[in-house]
Amino acid sequence: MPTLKDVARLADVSTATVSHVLNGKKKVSPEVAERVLRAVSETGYRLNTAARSLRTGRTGILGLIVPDITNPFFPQLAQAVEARAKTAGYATVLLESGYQVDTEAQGLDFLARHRVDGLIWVMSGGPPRHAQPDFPTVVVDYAPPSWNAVHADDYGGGRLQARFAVEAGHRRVALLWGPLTVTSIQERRRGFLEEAGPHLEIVHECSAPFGLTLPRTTERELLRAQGDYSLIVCGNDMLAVAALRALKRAGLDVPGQVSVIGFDDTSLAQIVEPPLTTIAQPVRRLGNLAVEQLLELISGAQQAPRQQVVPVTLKERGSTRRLTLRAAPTAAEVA
Amino acid sequence: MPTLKDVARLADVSTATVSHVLNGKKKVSPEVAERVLRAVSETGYRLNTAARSLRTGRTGILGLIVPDITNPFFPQLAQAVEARAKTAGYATVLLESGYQVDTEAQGLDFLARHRVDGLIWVMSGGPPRHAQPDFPTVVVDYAPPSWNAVHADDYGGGRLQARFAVEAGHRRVALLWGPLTVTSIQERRRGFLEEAGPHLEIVHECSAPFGLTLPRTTERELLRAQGDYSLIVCGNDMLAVAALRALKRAGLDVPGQVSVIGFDDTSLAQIVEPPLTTIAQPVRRLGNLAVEQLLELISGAQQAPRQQVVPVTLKERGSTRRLTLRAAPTAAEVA
DNA sequence: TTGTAAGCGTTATCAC
DNA sequence: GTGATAACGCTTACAA
Repeated sequence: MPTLKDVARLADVSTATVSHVLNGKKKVSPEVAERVLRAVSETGYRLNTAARSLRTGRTGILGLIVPDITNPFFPQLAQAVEARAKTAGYATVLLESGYQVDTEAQGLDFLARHRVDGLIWVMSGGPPRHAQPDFPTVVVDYAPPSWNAVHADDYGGGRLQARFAVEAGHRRVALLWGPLTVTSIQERRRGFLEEAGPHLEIVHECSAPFGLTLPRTTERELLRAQGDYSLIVCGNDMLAVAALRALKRAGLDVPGQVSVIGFDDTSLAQIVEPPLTTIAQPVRRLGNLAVEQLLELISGAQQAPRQQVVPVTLKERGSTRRLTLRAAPTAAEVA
Repeated sequence: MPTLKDVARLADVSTATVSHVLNGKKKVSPEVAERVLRAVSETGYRLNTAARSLRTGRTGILGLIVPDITNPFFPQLAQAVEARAKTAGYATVLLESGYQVDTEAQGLDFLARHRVDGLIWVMSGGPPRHAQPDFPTVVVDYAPPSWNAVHADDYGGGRLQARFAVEAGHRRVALLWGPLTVTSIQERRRGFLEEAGPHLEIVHECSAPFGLTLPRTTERELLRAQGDYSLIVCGNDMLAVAALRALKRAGLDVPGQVSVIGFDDTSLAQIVEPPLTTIAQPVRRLGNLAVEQLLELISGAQQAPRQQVVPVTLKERGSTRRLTLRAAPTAAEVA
């Protein structure tokens, strides 16, 4: 594979000149530039980024760690991050942690060894066991104290779920969370319980790994309690879909006999039948903000850790029934 | 950030020795090794992969280019590839082309500049405009002549769709493909048409970009032809879901009034209502084979280009109605 | 405007 | 078994 030296030789200039032409940092006579560019294409020269970053100490790469790429929320987040990063000249490298802390640690190591310029990290559980990475890092979906973070208002979203339940006339509910080690789930739960207060009676509560199918026992217990609740509140859309499938398999009508509410407003919400009532996270916005904050961190423009929270909204669709005639609550009312 | 030199100084050995300890390539006295390891953890040393690969010419990285990470098929493929690559000590870098040739070209450039050791490439359209990359490459989902490739039997899958349609008693069908620039779609179509022969009458045929919602005009035309066909054959599951939604919105019963058949057997197939009859691709198998072939290519064990085709199977679910009493066809029958 | 040369952090060759 | 040292391909003072 040809190197700068090969190009330089062919163009009859020094390697420095070739570098100048290619990086446009210094003035070069058009004539020489022309010669260099021809030599570049004749040799099929390609920059060796290893050599460059060894020299410059920068890579032009941002890492992105997400827990699960089969949850449609994360591909969407990844697309937003990637697009925004690209406009700033950064490439993005996507890693999946599988909600496993050791995989996550391996990923961090990988990124550190490769000297990425920054990291956007959707933690799979918190608080972090690791010290802060030694490169600029923005945590998404959770705000560990003294870390830079961008996340949706999970707490507020949980409250929205509860508020909706109350307003729609539900009294007895079942809760189906994801793993409680996941901080956003904790927050959603906390918000829900706080807003629910005495207005809602929790007749069943359980956690399940994120997935489109419930574990056997979770399903069994959820269905056994059926009849006792009129609504299942779910930790995210995947679990809401899983609940929907379980109910359907048991021959129950949604929302006729049981209502279901999710969280995230992923593409799943609109393709299941009935479409999911859910809490919408502004994914694109989260991705953009995360990248922008990371860029500031990288440029050194930002000093103290900053935590940004973006609001969520309720999307009422067909998976929930209103048992009363009251109007739907708005985000503003709950906030 | 500490370097080998820092570690060497602290352990009072040479950098060569530190390298030997860390890479375990040469014998080192346990005593010295111990000292080195302590120094490593005291300094918080982390390998600089740029320096290593500058020296060794290898990166330990495989590139994976997929067209669209919001199509659940590709996250699954990515997981399979990543898992298999990891067992061989390779990390995987995932890139998305968005079905755009220029984005794809940028991705190839990126991977070339980073000197990845190999590439698994799900082409977004074919035949390739580019010459073969100058690193080992396995194409997935399509087999350009003289390239290494692994793909599902799209042609056979198309035939399976047609055979099923015939056996189930459908006579008049509508076809909804993805972009015909996508080679796997071409193959599915070719297989379908060939097997359909005179047995099926195609009353409507259209293409749409992959997505969970049909473009307005596509939807309108598809619905206008409704009544004229009893089955919509789709290029993949996403489009089948889009068709399902369009039919539902028009108040039509699936499969009562119209049947729908997809392709891929992604997670989508099992969560929509009714669940999709579809052609299952063995994703995991594709991923494994692709990595294994790539590894052989990298090790130089493989000579002539090899193209592997893996069989697909029909999954009959609720989205299709049988208008006759004949038995379902099996893969074997069609093959 | 162009060239020279040092140096980034490793690994590998070759002495010792 | 351990240590000097050159070299990988690039960028960047600095010199010309």
